[in-house]
Amino acid sequence: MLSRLFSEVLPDVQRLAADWVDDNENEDCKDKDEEHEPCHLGEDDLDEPQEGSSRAESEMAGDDDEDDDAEEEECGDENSGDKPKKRGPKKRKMTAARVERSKMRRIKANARERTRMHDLNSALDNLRKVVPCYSKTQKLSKIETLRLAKNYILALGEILRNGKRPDVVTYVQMLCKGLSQPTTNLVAGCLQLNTRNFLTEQCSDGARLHMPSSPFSVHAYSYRCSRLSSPHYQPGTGALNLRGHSYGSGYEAVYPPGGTSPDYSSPDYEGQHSPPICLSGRHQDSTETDRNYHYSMHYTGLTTSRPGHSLPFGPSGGRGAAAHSENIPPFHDVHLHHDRAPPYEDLNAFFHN
DNA sequence: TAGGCCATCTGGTCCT
DNA sequence: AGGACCAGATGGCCTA
Repeated sequence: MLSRLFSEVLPDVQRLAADWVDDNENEDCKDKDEEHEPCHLGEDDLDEPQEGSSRAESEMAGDDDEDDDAEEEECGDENSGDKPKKRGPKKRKMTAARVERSKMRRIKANARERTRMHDLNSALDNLRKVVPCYSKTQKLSKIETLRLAKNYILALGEILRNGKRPDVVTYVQMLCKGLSQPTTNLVAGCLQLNTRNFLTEQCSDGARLHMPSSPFSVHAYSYRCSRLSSPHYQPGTGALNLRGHSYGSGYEAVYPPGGTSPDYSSPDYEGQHSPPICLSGRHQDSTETDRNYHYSMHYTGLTTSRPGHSLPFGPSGGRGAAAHSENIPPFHDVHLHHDRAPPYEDLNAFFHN
């Protein structure tokens, strides 16, 4: 399996990862530059806004030959007055025809820009579908999609480089680095499901489920990136309170076995914390009922669509799955991508074999 | 009401 | 010249 994986995806992933690493290496510099150069407008631009606009007008009306002669005459005798000679493109008089043409050009440019942005958004949608945790109903924001995609590529590259699967803790850490709190929880929740599927498979063989001893200890994926900086963390409860809402078995219990809070003094938690980005409502639904429904539905897709993968536990003890299983197409909502064609399947198989 | 996210418009710049 | 790309401005929508 590993050799097949290597032969199929190694070239692409290495190339992508290399590009991303390059970008990553330049990221700090770019950020610093942006900090010191927040605006592209120079002082000249601010002082003489007409300079640029007249230039634009000139450009936009460049095909207007009929007015050119008049323009030349209009600006021809520049030394006659006391006023200092003006530099730069000569301002042209905007005739009605020119204004009309300018409007038409602007309309066309707007249409092109719209199309361009739509293409960009559709590419982002495609990207959303190939990063971990795709949801039709709870779309990741653009920036989160890009961050997650970057982390995903880096993680895959790391897997290929090492030739072995990382533990879930490491994997989640890689994926969630720099992500906002809701995205982090979404990804972590998906991975938790994946891990549970793995555990369930073992249980189906008659083995007794004993998560703490599992190589993918569900409780133990204590990623450092955001949870620790989260104001929603409730020390001592062993639960992560998202937006003031303590999620059920589906998205809680991300702390070590026993429900104890993590050791903040541990060097493990000195890594990067995700920025204190406010929680976006678009990642969760507006009401608690809706939230429960959606998270149940996520489990539903995962639990009911794969015979033999039914989970003995889940949100609301599987009640949601029972409630929605008939109506929810498999994997149509949030899911990991192990249901797709290889190489995703193979990559995901790292966590199942 | 503030803040986040988004779509759209707009003008500037660069490239072909 | 025209198109692509970019970034700023603006307003709408949604949520806490």
